[in-house]
Amino acid sequence: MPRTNDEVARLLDELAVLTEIAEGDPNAFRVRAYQNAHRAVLGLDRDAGEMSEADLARVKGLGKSTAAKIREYVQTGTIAKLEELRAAHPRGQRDLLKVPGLGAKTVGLLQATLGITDLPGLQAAIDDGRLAGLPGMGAKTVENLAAAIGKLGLTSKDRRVPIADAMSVAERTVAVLAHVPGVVDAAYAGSLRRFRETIGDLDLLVATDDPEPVRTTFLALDEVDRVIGSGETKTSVVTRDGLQIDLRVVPPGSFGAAMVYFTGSKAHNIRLRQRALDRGLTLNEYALAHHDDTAEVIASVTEEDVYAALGLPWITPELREDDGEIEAATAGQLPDLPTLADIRGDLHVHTDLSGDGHEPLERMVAALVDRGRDYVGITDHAENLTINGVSRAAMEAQRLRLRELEQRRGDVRLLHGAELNIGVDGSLDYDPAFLATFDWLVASVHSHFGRSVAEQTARVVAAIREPSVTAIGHLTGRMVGRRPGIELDVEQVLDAAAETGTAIEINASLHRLDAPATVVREGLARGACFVISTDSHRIGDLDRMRFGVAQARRAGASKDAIVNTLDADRFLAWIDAVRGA
DNA sequence: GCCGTTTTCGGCCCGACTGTTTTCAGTCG
Repeated sequence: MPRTNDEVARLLDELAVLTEIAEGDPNAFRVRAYQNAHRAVLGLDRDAGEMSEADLARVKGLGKSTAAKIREYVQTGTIAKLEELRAAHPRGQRDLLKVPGLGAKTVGLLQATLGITDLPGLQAAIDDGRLAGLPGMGAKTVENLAAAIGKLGLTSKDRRVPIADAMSVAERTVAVLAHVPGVVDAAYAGSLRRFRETIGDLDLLVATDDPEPVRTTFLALDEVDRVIGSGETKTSVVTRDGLQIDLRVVPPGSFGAAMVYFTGSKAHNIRLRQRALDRGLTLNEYALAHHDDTAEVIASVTEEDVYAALGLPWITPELREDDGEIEAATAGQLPDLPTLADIRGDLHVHTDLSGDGHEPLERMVAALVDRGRDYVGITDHAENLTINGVSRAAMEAQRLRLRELEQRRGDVRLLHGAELNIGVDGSLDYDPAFLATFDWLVASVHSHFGRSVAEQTARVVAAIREPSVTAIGHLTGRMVGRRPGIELDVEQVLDAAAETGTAIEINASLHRLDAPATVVREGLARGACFVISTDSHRIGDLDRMRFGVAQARRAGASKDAIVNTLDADRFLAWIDAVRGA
């Protein structure tokens, strides 16, 4: 992603926020135009700084006015309109907008009536009673605002939690709600279902004709810290961990329309609703219906029904970002995405031979076969990872056990592999001759995360170019929401991988999801191939393969770019081709 | 501010909940 695009996108976002304050309306057309322009720039595959005004204006979502602003920024380093808005609306007003319950209208009212333009000013007005004197400001509203300010940073509008944290809460809560009497269906939706890396709030959906027991059960959950609001069909709470959960209850006949609606994204939904209007229909969370007095329902029960009635194939949630998926669906060009059932092998698995593994080889293999794997790569840490790695002699002994086990079982191909450690200088464990005796080798970065782009790129490319290495594990080393990855020249790394045929891992751990979807997408464009792996250290980890599949789907990877969708014979032939190359 | 295989002007997605209103505005998703 060109640096200019990030900067321009940030400025367009600021323009949207400041315009929202200036116009006093988050739905003002100009605000939405800037938001669309923001997304359009983030979606560019070229450097906006190198594009002419005319080229920019031709991009969908950018027009004459925004194109001129982008050129103005590139040439002068500033945008007059933005400076004007910054002068009229101090920094503190943007903080006010982040307070839950405070919107653009009220922020404008505060400035116009009391001259308040920041959080300390608002707090003072609450404390001395001036706020309560404003029209529309009853005791309850003031009380809610005071509480919201106290919790700011814990539950503010821009706080996001890593997907791993949200997923566990979501799956637990959905399981509880699914067992409430009368519940026909229960699921999570929103950005979690779209498989975004971080989640703003959790959207849960329940189908039932009897909403009250669902609400009662939900509000009684142990995690619930406080209730934001609760009506007949919609209840919002905040958990002790500060995660907001929105629960919606709909009649079973509306579940499909509701899932479309609450899965989003907002931009995807707007496109669908525009598409509905073009067809004389209207789409809401209850149904796709005729846009007339009859309001006759066209589709509502399943998502497939709704998409079909809009002339589209069902679009997988991971792609619903209005990032070209609707155009691709219209043209019948959606990628042939992998599903969990397509996964034939797991090629990154540890046993108790690794210091951090927990299961003996035999039990791990049995669990893998239970999960339908036809081939498996056993990849314990090699010797250079000093804490957990194992010696050459131990590797050779494991290989004998592996061959014997494969013979004895006869129902799975066992590849003897290792997870090599990519040293700070790009060096690998053992020696090239010994490396060549392995069936499969994953090479990964485990240390020295703070080096320069040039150093990191060189060490990873060196590993890619080692002929015996078949895959690069968790490419960036990032931990979602906790640790940034190493800085890489991604294009250079992906080009090297495409050239040598070395697969890039899609690590299925929700904490990693590495390579990131944006990198996978870039790799697909550059002809690289990928392997979805669980990096399991215990049997339970094997079940996260589905998350790796979701990550691949989010990147828009078709099955033929994922090498472990190949059957065993083709997969082994693929390894030979890569190592011969 | 953007957009147009009916449009270059006149549109622009839809509904729930709260708190304050006697019929609705603001916020949120």
